[in-house]
Amino acid sequence: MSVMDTTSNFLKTIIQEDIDSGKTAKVVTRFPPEPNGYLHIGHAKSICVNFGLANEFGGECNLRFDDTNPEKESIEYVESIKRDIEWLGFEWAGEARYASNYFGQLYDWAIHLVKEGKAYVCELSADEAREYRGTLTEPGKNSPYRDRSVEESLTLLEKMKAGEMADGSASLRAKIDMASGNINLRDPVLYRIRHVTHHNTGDDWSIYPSYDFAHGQEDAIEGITHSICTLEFADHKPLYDWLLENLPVPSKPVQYEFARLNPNYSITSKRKLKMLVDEAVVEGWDDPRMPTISGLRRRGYTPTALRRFCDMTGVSRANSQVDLAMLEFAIRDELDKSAPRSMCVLRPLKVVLTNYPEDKSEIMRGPFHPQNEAMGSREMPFSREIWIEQEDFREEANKKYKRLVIGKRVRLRNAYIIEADEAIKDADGNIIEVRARVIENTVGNDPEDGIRAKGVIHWVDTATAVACSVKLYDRLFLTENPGAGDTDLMDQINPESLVELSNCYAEASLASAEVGQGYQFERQGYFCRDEASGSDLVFNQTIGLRDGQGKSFA
RNA sequence: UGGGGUGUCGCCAAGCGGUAAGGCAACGGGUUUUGAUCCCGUCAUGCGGAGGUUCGAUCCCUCCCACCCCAGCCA
Repeated sequence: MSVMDTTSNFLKTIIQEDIDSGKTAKVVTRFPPEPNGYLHIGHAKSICVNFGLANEFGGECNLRFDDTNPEKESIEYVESIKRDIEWLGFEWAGEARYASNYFGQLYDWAIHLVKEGKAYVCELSADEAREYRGTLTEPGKNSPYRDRSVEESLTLLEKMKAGEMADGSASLRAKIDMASGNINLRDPVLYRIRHVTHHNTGDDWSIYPSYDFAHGQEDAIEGITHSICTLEFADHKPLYDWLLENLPVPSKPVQYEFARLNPNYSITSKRKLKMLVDEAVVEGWDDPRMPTISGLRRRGYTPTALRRFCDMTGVSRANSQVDLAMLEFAIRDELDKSAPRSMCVLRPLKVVLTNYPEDKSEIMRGPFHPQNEAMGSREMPFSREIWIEQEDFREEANKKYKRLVIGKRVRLRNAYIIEADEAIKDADGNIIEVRARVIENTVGNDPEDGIRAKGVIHWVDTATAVACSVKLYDRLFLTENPGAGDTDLMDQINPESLVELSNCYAEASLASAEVGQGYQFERQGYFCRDEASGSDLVFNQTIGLRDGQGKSFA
């Protein structure tokens, strides 16, 4: 099945119109992350939108690091971002770009604005500037430095650049309109002084451009035709346009905004995600419970499923909260088709088949996929003692329970039908073993006596099973919109988001399970080998199988 | 009380004046050696509300309501 989105959206409509009218010869978009954290599912959406649009319309998409704030940025993040984009399956045009590569050009343009009388060096402190800015309902007032001479601003700007002025002692501001209803137009800061080492330019600069002064100009330098960002930047568009109109830029990109992706029961704030990492609530940025791309990867999500999910959720300008069930559908749907089947007992209960000779063993054969013969089959040794799931046995039960019950029959997946005779208990009354009998000639056949099995359960031969650990995951947060209002995120952590089972038994073929491959443990779900566990056999649960309503029995 | 946005099924989302796509979820039923998959079926006389224009309005106009974003020398 194709992962292409067949539904229309407003961005596609705009681009198609621009192509039809001849306004756009070749679509050029860009994905502009700030390297101050790991990418999360919301970024995956933006990546799919930007690269997807470029691909669909035969254009290209640049990767550009918006590294204008050295205090929060690092090379570690740059590398993780590149890795995640490549893993998602997208290829950026040429080399990765950096806002910091344009610092020289940006500075020249700053001088241009000053010379044109459209920018000035302001020496108001941050606090004073806030007072002068006014409020949402009241206009601001002009800075006392607003009308200083071009020469004076030029001299000060050079001093700022030369590192001769202290952090916060001055800033370069655009001269627009302190009374504008749009606060972004009240003489926005273009450059601020920061004596900080930059991950890319080292100590070359002691002033750094603001987002507003950098972004549109970078787009123009790169010939971006459609600059796509999220809704909160809509207020910045008039400033984006003002700068492009007042600077001798090589092209005129246009900004479009769309609503960011917000899955429920999740957070997509780099700040909050970093807090979970710093507070050790999770193992790290790639903890399988994290909505980060690296976490989802370790959890067993695939690039295809993530892209499918992004396409399914559409692109619009309406704030929304997407049901995580859609993400779960995307990965289940893919894994159902691609994952080889296998059996693994999570909470083992021994079953002794009393009528099966102790020295006998057979090789059972099971398909890797019930609907796809081309995937082949695997062998499963079978002998007198096997492990089954504790929850698959009851001494007695109602008709809804389609598993092993004393006096009743159940089918062992890909093997015999067995009938339970007796439960062996320890001194505390816990069932520690079940005695059962194999029904003759039932491998691949129904019983000759016509008494059919109630259901099918999975099993593993005790002699050849491989011990392993399995990590079961549930949503990290208990609430649908974690941290909403003024609630504390930390109070909403799901204490059962991770359940680690260390006494599991997998069928022998799973001993060589490979990282990156999704497996179905029949009747349980999809699992993948944990990439962070080295040679130990540890499986992460990607997602459980869908529960039919019949699964609820009392 | 300023500026910018958005409101179509429980959750997403098409629709651009001609009589409400699709997906997820849910609910029935069938197949099944995974209570999985798969298959069939059900699920908005209604498009935030009220007026208006029109032969005809989710689409145009007016007013109202609700929600989101903006007062970092963050992005």
